[in-house]
This record gives sequence, C-alpha cells and structure tokens, in this order.
Amino acid sequence: MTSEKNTASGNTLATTFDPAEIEARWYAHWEENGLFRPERPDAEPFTIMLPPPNVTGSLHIGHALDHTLMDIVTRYERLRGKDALFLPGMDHAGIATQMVVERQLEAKQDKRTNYSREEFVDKVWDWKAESGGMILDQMRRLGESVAWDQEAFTMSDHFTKAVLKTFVDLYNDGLIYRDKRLVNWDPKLKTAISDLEVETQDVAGHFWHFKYPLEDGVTLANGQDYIEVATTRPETILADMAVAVHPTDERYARVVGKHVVLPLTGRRVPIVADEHADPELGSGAVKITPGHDFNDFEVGKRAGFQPADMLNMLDAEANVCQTADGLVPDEFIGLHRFRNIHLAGESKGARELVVQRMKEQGYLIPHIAKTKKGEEQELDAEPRTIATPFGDRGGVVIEPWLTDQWYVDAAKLAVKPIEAVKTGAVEIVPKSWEKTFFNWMENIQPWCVSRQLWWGHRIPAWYDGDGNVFVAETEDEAQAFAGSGVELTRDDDVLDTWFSSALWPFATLGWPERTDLLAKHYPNDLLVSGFDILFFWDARMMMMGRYLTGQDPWPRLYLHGLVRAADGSKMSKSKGNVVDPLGLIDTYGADALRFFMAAMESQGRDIKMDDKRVEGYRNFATKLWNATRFCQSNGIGASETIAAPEAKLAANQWIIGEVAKTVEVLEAAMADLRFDAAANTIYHFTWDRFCDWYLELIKPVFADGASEAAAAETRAVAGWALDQILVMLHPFMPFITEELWSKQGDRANYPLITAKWPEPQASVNPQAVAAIDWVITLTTATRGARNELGISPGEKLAAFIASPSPVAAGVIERSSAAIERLARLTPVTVGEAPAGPAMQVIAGDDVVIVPLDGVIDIEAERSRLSKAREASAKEAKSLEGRLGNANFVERAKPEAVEKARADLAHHTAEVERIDAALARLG
RNA sequence: GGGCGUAUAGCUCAGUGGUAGAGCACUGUAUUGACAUUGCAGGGGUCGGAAGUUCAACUCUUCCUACGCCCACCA
Repeated sequence: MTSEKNTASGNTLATTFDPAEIEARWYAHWEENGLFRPERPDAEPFTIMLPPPNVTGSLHIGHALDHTLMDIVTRYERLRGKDALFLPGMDHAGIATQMVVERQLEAKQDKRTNYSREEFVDKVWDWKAESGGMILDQMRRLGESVAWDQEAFTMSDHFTKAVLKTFVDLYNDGLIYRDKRLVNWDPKLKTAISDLEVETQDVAGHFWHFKYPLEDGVTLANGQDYIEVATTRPETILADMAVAVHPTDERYARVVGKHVVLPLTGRRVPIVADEHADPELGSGAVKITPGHDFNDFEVGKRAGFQPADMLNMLDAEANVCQTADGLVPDEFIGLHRFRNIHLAGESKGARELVVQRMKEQGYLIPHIAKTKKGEEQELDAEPRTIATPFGDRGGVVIEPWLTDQWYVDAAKLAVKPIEAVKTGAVEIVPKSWEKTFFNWMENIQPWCVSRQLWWGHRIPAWYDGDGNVFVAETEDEAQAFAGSGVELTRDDDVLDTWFSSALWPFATLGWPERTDLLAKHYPNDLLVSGFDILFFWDARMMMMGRYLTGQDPWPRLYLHGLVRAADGSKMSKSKGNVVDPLGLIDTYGADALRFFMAAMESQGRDIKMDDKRVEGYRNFATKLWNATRFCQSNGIGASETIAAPEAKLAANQWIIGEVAKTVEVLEAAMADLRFDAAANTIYHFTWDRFCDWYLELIKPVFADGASEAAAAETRAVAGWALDQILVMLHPFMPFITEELWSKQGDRANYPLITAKWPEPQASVNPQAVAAIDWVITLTTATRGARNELGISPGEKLAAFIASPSPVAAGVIERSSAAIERLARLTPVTVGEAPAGPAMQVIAGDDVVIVPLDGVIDIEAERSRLSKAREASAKEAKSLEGRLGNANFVERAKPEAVEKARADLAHHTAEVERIDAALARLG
C-alpha cells in the first residue's frame, strides 16, 4: 500500500489512521495555543478539580477512568460555550513521599536521621523537582484538557498559608484540640494514623487461657483461688492494670474490689465491675490493658485511671520497654512484640516468651482439642481467626498506643454536610451511596490529624517550658501570645495529607484571599472520584468547605467504581495483573481507551478490563476515519453553518432529523452523567445510521449524470452531519475528531476543541422519515430473503408492486436509485408481476414480488414465508388475547390499549399479506 | 453483627410496568474505488429461585440462594 503524502491543500487523509502521530501533534497544539482554557470572560463558568494524584504516583488504569470521565465533562461543557476550568495539580502525599525518599537514602546506606529536618525536607523537594510528578506528563497522553497554568500543589507556599489559617481557625473555634489517648500507631512508620488508614484483615491466630491468682485469702464462691482470663495478645499481660467482670455476674460478685497478683510482673491489680465484660464469653472475666487496647482504655478510664497513669510497655517500634512501675522482668525488655526480628539467634518475641513462662509457671490453661481421629489433644491455645488491624501504607500490625495527638472534632463539622446531602444541596450520584455516606458521617469519630513525619505541613503550635500551647499562623504571633522572653518550641508533627487536600476545591483558587478566580469558580460544579476515597477526601472537602467558605464545594458528587482485571480480580502490583493504560494507548490509541472507559461506565458498577472492547473502539475510530475519507473523495467538506442546511432530498432530510435526535439523546445522557449511554448514542449514530445507511443512500447522488443540484445539497448536508458527529464525539475521542475536523476544511482559526455544540434547529419531515424507513425495511427484507434462498447478494433483480402504498409510490418515484443500489433491485415496476416463480418481500404495507425465473426453490420460499407468518400470527394472537381481556381494556392506560390495537391491526394485515403471497406460490 | 451492591444471550454488560438489547465470540456469506481494524444476513436468553401486588413483572414488594464490597471493640 502506498502511503499518500498530504497534497498541496494539506487536507487529504492518509489511507491509514495512526493514533500515535496525531495524538502527540494535537496535544501540543492545544496546549501551546492555550485552547484548554480560552478567554471567555463573559461565559458561564464550569469548574471541575482533578483529584490531586500523589506526587510519587504514575498513571494507572484507575486514573485513566477517573480522568477520562472528567475530561469528557470538561470538553463537553467547553463545547457548549462555558468557561470550562479543569484544574490539575498534585498532592504532597506525606507518608508515601517520605517513604520514597527514605528508600532512596537507604539504597545509599544513608538514612533520614543523618540529616536535620530542614536538610531532609530539602531533599524531598529536590526529589520532587527531579522525579516527582511523572503522572502529569502521562496525563497528556490521555488528552486531558487541564488548565496547566493553574496547576496547584498541596505543599505550595500558598497552600501552606491556607492550611495554617485553617488550623488556627479550627483551633480558635474549639474544633481542633490536643489530647492524650490511644491512637492507631504504625510501628514501622513510627507515626500515628487515622482510623481510615487502618485496614482490618483476618489473620490466623490463637486464643490463650490463663490463670490470674487471687490475692492471699481471697477465693471465688466455688473455692477457686484464681480467675481465668483469655486473650489473643498474651504479651500485653506485662501491662495489665485490672481484671473486669460484669457487675451482675454472680460468680465474681464477692471478689469485685479485691485484687489479683499478676504472674510474671507480680503487679497487684484490682478486679473491677464493668459492663464491657461479657458473662457469656469464656470465663466472663477479661484482662484490662488500658495502654494497649481501645476497649480496655475506656474500661480503664471508667475504673478511675487517668490516661497519663496508664501503663505503656511498648516503644515507638512496638518493642517491649519497661513500664512506669518498673515491674517488667529484664528478659522481656527490647523484645519484639510478637517475634524478635531485630536480634539474631534463638531469642523469642515477647508473645512467645510470655506464653512459655506462663506455661512453665503453671498459669497456662491448656486447650483440649479433638484430632481428626477423635482423640483428645492438649494444645497451648485455641486456634482462632483474629481480625487484625494493619496500616495501609506500612503494612504492619497497628498498635494502639498512648500518645498526645491533635484531633479534629469531625462530628461537629459533619453536621452541615449531612444536611446538604439530605436536602439535595449536594447530590451524590449514584444515589445508592448516600446511605453509606450518612452511616459514616453520623457515626464519625474524632479525626487524628497529627503525623510524626517530616514531610508535610508542620503544625502551627508552639509550647513553652510548662507545656502551655500557643497556636498561631506565625511564630511571631505565637511569641506575642506567650509573651516576649518566653522560650517556645514548635510542635514537631505535621498534618495528615488529607487535611490539606480537604481544602482543594477552594485553596487552588486563591482562598483565603477573595480572588476573582475564587468568586467565579467556587463552588465547583462537579466532583468525580472513586468511591474508595469518599470518606478520605470527598467527605472532608464537604466538611472543610462548609466550615471555611460556608458553601458546599460542589452541588454534585459522582462516584465511580474500580477498574478490575479481566477476570474480575482487583489489580495489584503483588498479583502482577496490573494493566498499564499507557500500553493500551500505545496499542489502540488514547481515543479508543477513553471511549472504552466512557462506554463501560455505568453507574454503580466496577469495570472489568477488556482489551477486545478497547480494540473495538479503535476500530470505531478507523471506521470514522474512512467515512471521512469517503466524504473527501466526493467533495464533502466542512460545513458553513451551525444550523442544518436546507434540504429537499429525503435522505438528507432524514439524516438531519437523525442528527437532531442524537443531539437530544446525547445531551440527556450527559445531563444524567450516564457516560455509557452517551457513548453508545454517538457510537450507534455514527456507525449504524451515518455510515451504514446515510453514506450508502447518498452514493447514487454522486454518480455520473446525477443532478448537480442534488449533489450540491447532499455535499452540504453530509458535510454538516459529519461535522456534528465530530463535535459530539470530541469529548470522548478528542484526537481523531480534531484531526478530521482540521482536514475537512481550512479551520486553523476554528479548532474543534473550542467549536460550537450542535444546534440543528431543524424540523423533521415525517414523509422523508417514512420514505427512508421504507427503503431500509425493503432493503433489509430483500437481503434477508436472498440470504435464505441462497440468491447471490449482488445480482440485480427485477421487482414489482401491484398497488404500492403511498410511501412506496413516493420512494419509487424519487429514490429508485437508492433501492437499486441498496436492495439490488432494478427500478420497481408498478403493476402485476409476470406469472411464475418469485421471491416475495414484505416491506411495511407492501408486497414486492421479485420473479426468479426458475432459480427459486419453491419449498424454501414457502418455508421462509411461513416462518414470517408464524411469528406475526403469534404476535397477533397474543395481542388478541390481551384485547379480549375486559380488565385490560378497562383498566390499562388508554395509550397501551391504543398501541395494542394498532399492533394487532398491523400484524393481522401482515398475516393477510403473507397468506396472499403463499397463495401466489401455489 | 450492621449496611450496600450484583445475579439478563457462550463472555462482558445495558435496559423498560405491556412477552428483551449492545459489544465481543459463534454460523453463513460477500471482495475491481471509504473501510476485512469491513459489509450483509443469521443462531442464541423468558431475564438466579419462590411467593405476592397488578388487567399485565424481566421491570414493584417480601423471602430465599450465590457472589462481591464497606463499616463494626467481641477479650
């Protein structure tokens, strides 16, 4: 195949469609010419914020979905004339980024603590400048029409100001406070994390039963001199501070207020009555470790312990340390909580050693299990599945740890967002997520926002020597509060990354300054996010938005699902089933991938990856490419008007009507954020209507000797219709449509990306529609009959209609060339067909007789017609039955009855026509 | 334990109170000018199971089953 060079006009399309070449070219063109956000000072704004990807991130398939949906909406609104702002940016991603840079140091036998905090943070900035933000370039491959000049970063100077103001405001309003309580502590990252960052997983574990000896002279009612307790965490025995029993539990009533003497430590701890102890469970007595268990912390408080007095037996890495009372035996100090992974040799973890010592000293109550053979077997512990908390970043078991942290009073901030969703001020799409949203928001816990990291927004709190805290946006202010001469030290901690990204919808626009940008683009119009960050991010934006700006950040929240592997499993690096969107773009083109994402995005369902389907949309792009080539070869070019051109020919009137219908359906789908419906609408219009019927219908118009006026009209209409396709398809397939648009005419100053959305302003001519529908019906029926009878599809056959319906008569008069071409029938003769064998085609109200001079197999034709008769008769019978039912006629909607009557008449007539045809066969 | 979602053609999925659609796959067929990354034609499901509401249910209600997800302190 010869590759055609562009001609002098520069508009001839290459014979093959090469996505890669046009993608790079057009993206650069759009970006360089500022077309992602043209000056539209008076236009209605449309605003959508890119959920800031981590600065460490690269484009994965989930982004491809998320970003495609947003870009479709953005491009759609831009085409509709709005001042569309799709604002990009990145998140500093505290933990993730610090981990990346620390890993790099490790690779060089270096570590963070070899540097000062400032030095390390500088290194992170260096890393960001060199290798961060790779994802931004990858977003260009996908065609994202973001406003690069507005790019934001959650650690920019501006964002820092916004964050500090937010913190101080919250503090002054009593909505942020410092408190000592148990937090979820990640011993690997050595920082506190929020509830949301904890992932519970089932892990195989054990349940041990122990004897806790009662103090001298005390026994239970049954004479027993110990209390049995059970635990899944024996190592915490070292920090036990009580044993709890239920207040109504008779078995223990006499020992409440007495003490047990703990094994190993010899600590004397009280037996307390607390509702937490469930008499039905185990022995009904439970050991209480307030410093290392969330429930026990509450029990401990109720028992009168102050948080400051609660014993802690673990250090920041969750290794055993001495408790404040000094009762932990030396041999435990420094051991790993579960197993000793730090020291070489045979040494055990604290858990193992505790069990071993307890057993040696006779405090272990063995578990009696049955073997498979039914024999009894003595085990140290009962095997049990334990719901275990893991840190989502560090991947290690989370330890409840007693520390001072900063908390946001989320319950108060949640009130207005809940109300907003309830009243519909904020619409969650799909609606089914509302319940989940309410469920979480109405039970929301204080949000731990401090992190023991270096990379992030440092908390604006200063302490004097007495532990007094001064919260202010600057050190000078804090100093002023404290009084001059008071020595202040700043809080070492930084804020949770989500604290700053919660400000994204407005801080990106200049808030807290009252900028024009903010005034125009806040609230935003839409948020698109995966449901996995509904709580992490979406809900927090709502809380902060309402608190700081008094407005909801957006009126609409669209939640999409996950992109899954082809087999339905979740994609993950460890499984090795991750699909790289850039690879798909290389293979099929960005347009195909985008279209795939849109077409698969039905609300409320995950998307399964399907390469064949992406391929199909690549084929769709090729189809459009070739259709445009056809147009060009027939002198069909860019249209002059937004409104539909004047048309007299039926096919032209018909396609104009079809365009109008398509625009309407597409707009409705977009209004509902039904991306799948929108994509399918434009797909089927382009392929099924425009390519398969319209282009075929108009071919005769360009034949030699055809009317020049008809050709001119058709060129105008076809060019217009193609333009409308390109505009409507552009949000989904921006690259190929822009390329074809540019090749359809000299439109250097009118690029598609900022073109005008279709406004057909055309009235549909029902006669034209009826005529073309009849041609389509006849063509389809004729082809089907030929196929079944084994008659060559290409052979031209004569055809007769004895007494044509008005529609048929009109078509025969005006559109016989189309019939000739599509149905392969010579001009239809009005009149009786010659006697003899014939194929009979039922088209609407007409029977077209096609004599077949002996080649026809009468039996095959009879069978074919009988089949059609049977289908129609069955339908008629069913309708008759329904209409014979008095209840239906009386109680059904009048339209339904009317329709049933009309359908019945139609089928009855069809049966009669087929009967006549069968009779003619003899 | 609580909540949510999904079960429709071989596969992946749309869908509507009036007897079901798409893409892929499959079958047959076509190739001298848009396109084989194609055209044409066709086979294939009674819509997870049961009951109920209704003139009418795949579409509404209840229950059941299976699968998936989220939340939750059972020691």
